[in-house]
Amino acid sequence: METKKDKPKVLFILGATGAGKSDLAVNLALKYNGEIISVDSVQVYRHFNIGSAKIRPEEMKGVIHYGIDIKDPNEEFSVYDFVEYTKIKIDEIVKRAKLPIIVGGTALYVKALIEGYNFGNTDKHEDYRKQVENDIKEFGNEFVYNKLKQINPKLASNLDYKNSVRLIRAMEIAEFGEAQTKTQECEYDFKLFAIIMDRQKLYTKINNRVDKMLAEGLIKEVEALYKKYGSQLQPMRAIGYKEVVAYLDNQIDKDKMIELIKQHTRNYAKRQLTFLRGLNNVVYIYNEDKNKAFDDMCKEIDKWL
RNA sequence: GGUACCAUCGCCAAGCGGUAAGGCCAAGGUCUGCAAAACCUUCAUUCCCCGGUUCAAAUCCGGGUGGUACCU
Repeated sequence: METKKDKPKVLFILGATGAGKSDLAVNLALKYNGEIISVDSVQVYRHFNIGSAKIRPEEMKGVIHYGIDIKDPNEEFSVYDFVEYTKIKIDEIVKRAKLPIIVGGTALYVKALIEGYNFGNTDKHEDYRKQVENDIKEFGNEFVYNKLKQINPKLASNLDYKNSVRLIRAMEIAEFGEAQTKTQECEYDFKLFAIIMDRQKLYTKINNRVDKMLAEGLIKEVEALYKKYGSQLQPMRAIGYKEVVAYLDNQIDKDKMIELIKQHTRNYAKRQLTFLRGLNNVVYIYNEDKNKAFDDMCKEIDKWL
């Protein structure tokens, strides 16, 4: 039986967008000889820079960052891909006797990793998925959902049938019986920090950051991507991108666009906080003062290492 | 100063005598292959104020206050 001591140590830093994770992570990496893996469903994409608040090379201070710019805009990326990718990277970093530090805002990805999600068969049944997708288009979500209820009532009971993507996946699972819903034991000895701050303060930071993004040329960035790839890309649905697309399509004016980006980012931050509350073993770090937050984390890490 | 119209949740707004629609915002939540996504729940014991009519008033009447438009 593997004991906690044998497991690789992995540090996680989560938190709402704009709470100041990246900067703290880089400083921790410098102090503890670490390498960073980003957990961010948008920053994996090349050319989605300003709107995703991607860390700039000079801000990395020489610390190696993985999980950024690993996909082209027209490629798909999912929790599954993240878990596969990150497991490999963690192994590599540990083999080099360095500390893996996983930093970002996509908490589901982290949850999947630490709770040992088993996604079942890795093969995607593309043809079957297409077929279900067509059924949804033709007959509606409810029709397909009723079908699912007949095949696998248990799967259906927990499903939000209005969400087409989940419905397709559920049908795939039902049809091929590949899902494993059991949670495996975590393969890492991890420490998980959540960087938090006063809600009003966080909202103010978010609003200011959006203004900064605009000043840095967010609209130009989106326009270029739009021209090259169109608006149907997976990352084009991210906050800061879909609103600019709506603006470029003349559906909303510029002021409305800015207001919506801010509002959606605030809503997102709130959802992140909600998700964090559902995770176990979270050590909350109150980031009122950057240096104090850093010291608090160091104390915790020293105990843990 | 005169005349007309208006005053309902943080915002928009329905209601036209029978016991406060809806949308937005906000808050809370769900989550095993799009998660910066998608979805769910909650959110006015009260309608500017005072008085009156009525079994019953946000709805009718009188007065006040505030706003808007036009006239002088």
